[in-house]
Amino acid sequence: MSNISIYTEKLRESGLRPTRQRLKICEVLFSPEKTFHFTINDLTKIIEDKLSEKISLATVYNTIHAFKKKGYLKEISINSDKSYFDTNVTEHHHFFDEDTNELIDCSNEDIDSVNIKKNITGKKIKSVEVLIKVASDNQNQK
Amino acid sequence: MSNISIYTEKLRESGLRPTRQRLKICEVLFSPEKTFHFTINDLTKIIEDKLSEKISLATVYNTIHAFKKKGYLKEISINSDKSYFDTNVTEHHHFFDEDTNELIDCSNEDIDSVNIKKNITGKKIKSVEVLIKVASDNQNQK
DNA sequence: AATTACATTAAAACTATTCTAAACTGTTGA
DNA sequence: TCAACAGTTTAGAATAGTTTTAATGTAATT
Repeated sequence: MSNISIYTEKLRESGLRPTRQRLKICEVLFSPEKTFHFTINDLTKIIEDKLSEKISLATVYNTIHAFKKKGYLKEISINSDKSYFDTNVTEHHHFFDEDTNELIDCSNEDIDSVNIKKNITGKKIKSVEVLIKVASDNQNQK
Repeated sequence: MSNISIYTEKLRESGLRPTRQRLKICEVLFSPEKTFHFTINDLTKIIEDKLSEKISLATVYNTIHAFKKKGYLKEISINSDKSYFDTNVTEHHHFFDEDTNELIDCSNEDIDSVNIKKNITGKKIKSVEVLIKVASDNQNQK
C-alpha cells in the first residue's frame, strides 16, 4: 500500500509521469510477492473488480507498452490469439499446460543451460528460452 | 507438378476431399524442397501472385487449420499479432532475428538435448522447444 | 497561476481471424 | 450415369484484440 512513493520514484526515474492510473497499475502488477502472468483483459478485470477503479482500456494498453519498453514487463508468446505479459522480467523458461492453457514459470535452475552449437553470422544471442508443452497422460492429441 | 496424385492420395487418406483449392495449397506448401515458415497472408499472396489463382480467404484459413489438425503443419508462436505456420512438423528449435523479424530453423543437432529437472505432477511432456532471439551486435534495445 | 508537454479518454478504425448461410462439388451407390 | 448427400467453398458479416484519433485533462516547470 505504501509502495506508492516507491512506484512514484520508479516511474519518475524512467521518465514516466506518476499518474493516478499508472500508480494503480503498478500496485496491481508489482505489489504481489510472486510474479505472475496476465493478459490485458485480466489486468482490466482486476482493476475494475478489486480496485473498483475505472481506467480506460487505451490507458491500460499505453501503460503496459510503456512498462514493457522500460523493461518492467516482458511479453510472452505461447499462442497468438492474445498477448500475455509476465511480471518476471528475468530470462526464464515456461511450462505450458495444454489442458488448462496455463503458463507455469520454470526457473533457470530447473533446466541445464542450453548449449547452442550453431550461430547466425553478425548476430548476437539476446535470449534463450525454452517452452515445454505438457498435457495429462491420457490425452488424445489436440 | 505431377505431385498432384500424391497430394490427392494424402488428402483422401486423412479424410479430406482433394478439392482444387486444397491441391493448390498442397503444391505451394509441400512441393518446395525446403521447409519454410509463412503467415496466412504470405500464403494468400503466393497463391494470388504466383499461381494467379483466386482462393477465398476463408478457404485458406479452413485448409490451414485442417492441415494443422492432421499434423501436416505446425503453428509457431513468436509474436501475437499474427499466426506463423511451419511446414517442418518435426520437433525443432528456432532463431528469431529481432532486426528482420525473420524466423530461422535450428535443427535438434544444433542444440544439445535440454535437461529438465522439474516436472509437473500428472502431466507428460509433449514437446520441448527452444527459441533463441538474436539481433545485430550494435543494436540499441528495442 | 500560466504554460507546456505529456497522459487519459471514448470512440472510431484497423487487423487478424472466425462465423454464416447460400451455392457448389466430390463421392457413393442405385 | 445420375441423383442425393455430405463435405467444401465463398463473400460478406461478425468478432476480438489492439491501435489510432483528437479532444480533454493533468503533472511539471516557470
